[in-house]
Amino acid sequence: MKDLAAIRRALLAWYRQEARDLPWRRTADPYRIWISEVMLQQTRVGQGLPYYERFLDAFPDLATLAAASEDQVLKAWEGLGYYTRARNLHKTAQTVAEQHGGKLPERAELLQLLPGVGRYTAGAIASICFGERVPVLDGNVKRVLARVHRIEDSIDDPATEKELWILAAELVPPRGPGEFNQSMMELGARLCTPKKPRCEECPVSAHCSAFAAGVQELLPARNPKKATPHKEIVVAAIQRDGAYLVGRRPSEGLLGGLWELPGGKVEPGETHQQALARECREELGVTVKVGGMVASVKHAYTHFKVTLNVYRCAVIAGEPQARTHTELRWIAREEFGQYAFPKANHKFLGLL
DNA sequence: AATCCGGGGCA
DNA sequence: TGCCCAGGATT
Repeated sequence: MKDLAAIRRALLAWYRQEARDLPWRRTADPYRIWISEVMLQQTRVGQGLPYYERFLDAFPDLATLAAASEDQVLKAWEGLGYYTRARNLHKTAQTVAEQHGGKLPERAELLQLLPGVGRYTAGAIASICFGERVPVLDGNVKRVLARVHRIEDSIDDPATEKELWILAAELVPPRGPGEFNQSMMELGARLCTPKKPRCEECPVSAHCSAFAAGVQELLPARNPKKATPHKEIVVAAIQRDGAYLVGRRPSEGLLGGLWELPGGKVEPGETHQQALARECREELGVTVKVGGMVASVKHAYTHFKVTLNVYRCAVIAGEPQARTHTELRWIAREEFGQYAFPKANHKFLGLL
C-alpha cells in the first residue's frame, strides 16, 4: 500500500510552487470552470487557451450562451474539433437555464447527467468548484497512476480504467480535492510526460514503483493503433451571382453542424469528374458540368487522411436542394467568415 | 468492448 | 510520420 499522505503532501507542495498561471485557475465561477473542462477534453492547454478567452468574451455567462444560436456557438468553436462538445455545451446551457435556475448542479452525480459531461468533467467541476471529494481521471492522471503503481496492463482496457478510477479516488484528500486533482494533471502534463519523463524533478518519484524498477519509460502500456486509410474527395465550387453554394452537415457524425462546400468520396474506378457529377446529383439533385481544378489540399483526421480536390462546377439542370445537408445557402466570399467551416475547407476557401 | 469524433504540437 | 492530448457518446 502506498503512503497516500506522503504522496499528497509532496505533490501539493510542488504544485503550489510550480502551477502554471492559467485563466481558469483565476476564477471560482463554475460556468467558466465548466467551459474550460469541456474545451480541454482531448485538447492541449496551449491549443485551448486562445479559444477559452474568445469564447468567454462572446459568451461571458451561462444565460448568454443559452440565448445564443447554435451557429454562433459553432463559429466560436471553429477549428477546435470534436464539435459535439460545442453543441452539448449549448444544449446544457439551455437546460440549466430553464430547469436549474441558471446554476450548474453542485454534485458530480448530478453534473454527469448533463450532455457532454462525463465522469471526468463532473469530477473536475465538483471537486474544483464545490469541494466534493471525487477523483478525476484524464490522460495525465492515468499515466501518473500507471507509473506510480507500476500497472502493466493497457490503460486503454476498460478493466484497467476501472482500477485506475479506484486508485485515483483513494488518493483524493478530503480537503482541497480540486487543488489536488489539478496537481495530478499538472504533474502529468509537466513532468510525468509520455516520453522522457523528468523523474529527477518529480516530487513523487520516491513513491513511484515504475521509477524504482526503472521501467517508467515503458509505461503506461497502450493498445495498438490501427492504420489510417486515405480517402480521395472531390469538392464542387458552384458559383451563382458571385455567391458560392454551401451546405450545413447533419448534426450527427463527422463535423456535425458545420458548413462546407458540397462533394464526396471518389469511388473505385471513378474519375474525379464522374464522382463530382454523381455527388452533385445525390447531394443536391442537380446536373453539373465540371470545370477546372481550383485546388487540391491534404488534411489528416484522427482515423483517416483525405485529399480534397476542388473543381469549379456549373449547374446544367435542376435547382439545388438539401438532400444530405440540413440546409443549403448561397454565400459570398466576404461572408465565409460568418460560418463555421472544417479546417480542411479553410485550406482552400482562400483560393476561391 | 469497440468505434467514432478534430486538430495541433512535438519528437 | 506517429503519438497523444484536462473524454464522451453510441452501438
